[in-house]
This record gives sequence, C-alpha cells and structure tokens, in this order.
Amino acid sequence: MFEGSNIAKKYKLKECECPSGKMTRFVEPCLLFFLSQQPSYGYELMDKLDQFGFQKSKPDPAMVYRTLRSLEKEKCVVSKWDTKSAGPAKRTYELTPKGLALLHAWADGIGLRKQALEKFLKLYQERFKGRK
Amino acid sequence: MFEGSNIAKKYKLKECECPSGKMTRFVEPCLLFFLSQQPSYGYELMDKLDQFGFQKSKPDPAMVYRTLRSLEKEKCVVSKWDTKSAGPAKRTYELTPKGLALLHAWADGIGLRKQALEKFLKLYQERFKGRK
DNA sequence: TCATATATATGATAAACACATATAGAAGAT
DNA sequence: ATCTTCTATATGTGTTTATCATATATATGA
Repeated sequence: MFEGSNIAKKYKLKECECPSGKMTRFVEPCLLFFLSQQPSYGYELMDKLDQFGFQKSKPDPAMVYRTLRSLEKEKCVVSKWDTKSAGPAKRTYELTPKGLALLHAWADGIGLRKQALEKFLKLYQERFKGRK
Repeated sequence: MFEGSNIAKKYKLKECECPSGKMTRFVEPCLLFFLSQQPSYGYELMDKLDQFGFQKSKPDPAMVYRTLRSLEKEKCVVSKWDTKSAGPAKRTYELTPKGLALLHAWADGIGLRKQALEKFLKLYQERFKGRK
C-alpha cells in the first residue's frame, strides 16, 4: 500500500497526492502510465487516452496540455522540443523517478476507488437484481 | 445499457446526466441508492456515506445538503420536515420515480467507470508486476 | 494555393469541491 | 437554572477542475 511507504517519502509525495477518492484528474495517472511505457507528446497521448473510455472520444486538449505542463512544474516529467520528426514541432515528455512514484501512488488510490465502485455495484445489484 | 433506453427518455434524462466519465459527484448516486432503500435525512445519510470509503471519514456536510437540495430541485427526491421524532427537526427525503431512473443511469455509468479502472490496473500490473 | 491534418497553447467560463462558519433545538451534566 | 455537547440544516467564500472557444503555426495532400 501507499500509506507509509518510503517511496512516497523519498519523493515527498503527500499521502496521498493523488485525489483518487474522487475520480477527477483521471487523465493524470493515464498520462503518467503511458509515459512510463515510452516518451511521448501531447497530441499522441490524447489519442491513447481514448482506450480508457472517457465519455468523449477525444479528451479535451486543454486538459491534456495543461496536465502535462503541471506535471512538469512538479518535476514528474521533463520535456524537450522535437523538431526533427515529421510535422509541426512536438514537445516530447519523459517520466522522471518522481513521476513514477506518483504513478504508483495513483495505482494504489485507483485500486481503492475500484473497490468502492464494486461495493456500490454489489449493493445496487442486490437491491435491484432482475427488476429494474 | 443506459444508451437509448426508454427509462432515460421517460424521465427526460439526457444521455447521460450522470457524469460518471469522471468520478465527481459520487455522493449523488450513493444518496440516491440509500434513499431507494428507505426515506432518510441529511445527517443520517452522511454517516452511511462512510461505507463507500471517501477519503475523509465524514464527507463534507455542505456536499450532502447541497446535493440533496439540488436533487429536489430536479424532482429526483421530495422532502418534508419531521418535527415529531427526537432531536432537532429533520428534513426527510424520499426518492421519486425520476430519482430511481437517475440511480439506474448512475449504476450503468459506474459500471463503465469500473471497467476503465480495471483496464488501467490491468495494464499497470502487467507493466510493473512484482517490481515496483 | 487552398483546405486539411498535425501540434501546442491560453482565455474565459462553468462546475465541483473544500473549508469555514452560522443557526438552533434537544439532551444531559453540574 | 445554565452550560456544554450532540444533533441537524444551511450558506458564504475561495480553490481546484473541467469545458468551451479560440488562436497560432507548420506540414501535407489535392
């Protein structure tokens, strides 16, 4: 668990900096995860976010770009311009160790949140089995 | 599913009025569910919310009271004062048919959300199994 | 060269949430 | 009696998040 873990202390994450009690800012852990796989840039990350079933097929660019910048401000990612590859210049992001720690924190929180949703659904289904 | 269901049309719920793409407003479906079990009032409902693992043991009273009033404005619940039972007067709420429809809508949405969280966790665990 | 796709960014507004505080009746303690 | 605590509802304010609109600029294909 995240609680009391030393990874949190090492990177000075408050317990818990991921507000997974709510589901808000779910784009943040998704971005962190994608960046844990490989460096990428905003426009590409936006596409990848689709697979997590956000209500709109494309999540708002504003969300993505601002989240990335905010993560950089917190030193969870670092960026540099890529002017070499095709198309307009891309700002490519890489995950930092602190960013990885934050991802782990998110994963813990999301696990808890999943349990809460499951509990809700269990009670709901018990109450309404069959007869909606 | 909620999409295109006639229950949604009957009660003029937009598809989908429950913003379950995000986890925001999770108190709302919880309140609707508790009221589907039996009429209740704010202070009591606040206690029951504990069991869904909100980060704080007691969810903010402001949230609960304002959510209940907003649900009443939308005709999803109706309230009346209970001055008879012990203690200060309670505003007791009852679920309406529209409120029940909204609860069903939420349940659908929360199911989808659970899937998204599961997908995240699955990918996360594949990526980091064992070696955090 | 004109439209479209790629790519990043920000201003303005709206929604959601958190924190503080106010009010007041009931119940129990001293 | 009155003082404190518990129950109960309510709102004002500020902050954080999210949405909507729009701006800019390069590259690509028709």
